[in-house]
Amino acid sequence: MAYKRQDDFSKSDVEFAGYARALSHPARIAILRVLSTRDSFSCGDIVKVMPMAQPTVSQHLKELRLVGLIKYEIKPPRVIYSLNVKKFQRAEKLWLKNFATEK
Amino acid sequence: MAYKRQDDFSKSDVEFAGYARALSHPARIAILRVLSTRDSFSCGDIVKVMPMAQPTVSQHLKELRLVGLIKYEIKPPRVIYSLNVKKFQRAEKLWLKNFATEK
DNA sequence: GTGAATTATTGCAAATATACGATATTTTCG
DNA sequence: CGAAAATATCGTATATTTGCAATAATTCAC
Repeated sequence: MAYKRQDDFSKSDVEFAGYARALSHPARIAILRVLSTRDSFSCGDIVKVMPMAQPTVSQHLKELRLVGLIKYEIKPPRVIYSLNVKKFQRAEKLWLKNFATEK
Repeated sequence: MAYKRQDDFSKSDVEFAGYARALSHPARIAILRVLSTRDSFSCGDIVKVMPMAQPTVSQHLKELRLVGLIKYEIKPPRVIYSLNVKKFQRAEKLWLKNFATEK
């Protein structure tokens, strides 16, 4: 009986929780910040600057992909990653809708 | 060998990931939104509107407390919870520092 | 084709997170 | 004091996350 009962919550809350989850690991924050500095990075470029093995980085990239926060383009033999700004705006919008601190 | 290697990342990334983690469950989003509607809620008030058992709600409140997103005040026999706006602003600040989409 | 380069996937072990019944704790009220 | 009310904690079952070696898959250069 230990399960995330997503059906008990609103779609919007589940969506926002998904973005938050993607951001809940410092490696993924670091990856996103790297991606924010330039338009395109290969997976290998990212591996080079991250303190983790290639499969681990690849896995983190996958999670960011799955929630849509990053896009990718296959340019054999590389895969080029970049931020998906639209999704960042979407996440921001949900944040503001719920918790704007309106300074 | 499966551990979060927080030492490999910057303090600020670990801090932000902590806030994101707290927001990564829809129940906690829902709780925070409830708290945002009024100045004070007892634990029981929150349990009443949440689709989960009292110990589960209490546990989620604890996690929100631990990252500082909510404050509490003991008013026997109740415990009164409220948002900690300062922490929300802090989380927002870290977000903007890293990923402002500056529309 | 063979081998090198790049990335994703698999499989597994360990750590964390989730849910909640049972119980402990604290305080109030009669 | 004894019972009720409110909340937190414990214990436990289950699920999810994390990290990485090993390996698969894809493509290029020769």
